[in-house]
Amino acid sequence: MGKQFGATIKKLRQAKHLLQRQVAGHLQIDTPMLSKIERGERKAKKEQIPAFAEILKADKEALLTLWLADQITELVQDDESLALRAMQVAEDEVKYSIASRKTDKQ
Amino acid sequence: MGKQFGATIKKLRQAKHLLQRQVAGHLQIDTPMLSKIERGERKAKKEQIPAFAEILKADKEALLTLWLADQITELVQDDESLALRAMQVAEDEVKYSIASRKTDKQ
DNA sequence: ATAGATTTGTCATACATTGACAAGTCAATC
DNA sequence: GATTGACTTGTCAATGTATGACAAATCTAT
Repeated sequence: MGKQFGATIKKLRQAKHLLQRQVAGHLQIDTPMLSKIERGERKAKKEQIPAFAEILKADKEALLTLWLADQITELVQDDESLALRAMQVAEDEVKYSIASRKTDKQ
Repeated sequence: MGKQFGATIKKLRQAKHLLQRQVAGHLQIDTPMLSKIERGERKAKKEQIPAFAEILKADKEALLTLWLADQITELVQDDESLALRAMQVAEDEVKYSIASRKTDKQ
């Protein structure tokens, strides 16, 4: 659960026939670290996403979206019964925030 | 943004004519800390939610939902353009996880 | 002006995260 | 079955972030 990001970069890496060593080198981390990120044992830092997108020739925003989704999933994973409602509330908060920014009320 | 929890416990506290000192005492924190939690400057620890629910005679799960929503909102606040999509993805992950638990596939 | 309630600012420390490394497994090749 | 290369596992010090405690400021009402 919440391992979409790691699984995705692993698939992308393999599809491009890149070794962990190559991707890790581009990110300036070692291969054990990348291995852990790919398997969801550690989470990538948000700042590392552009580097992933670059070497994997993937869309930076798509990767960031996946990364955010993983963080959210991890956050709510122990409260499944409340998770969906909490996300609804958060969606409303964000929508309101976007709306009020447009109308200069913030 | 993402201050629903604090605002809510403040309202509940005032509606019940409780002082910060009383609520803080029940939580074993000092009043400056509670003040910060109410204003969203610091976030309450998840483990403190039952104590809040108890002294404020509020529904524990409702408070937890609000608390979770705040965490999610904070998480995505710098990426508003991706936030809604990320929440969608996370919802799907959670729904899938619930479904697969029911069918014993996990 | 005083007292009580709340807020602001600062700081040491506890806590979690990160990166680095050594050592391990696993698969293919010789 | 030994060697090589790719990946994984486990541990640990270092770093970063969050927490709680405190002093002091502000606000509010009398």
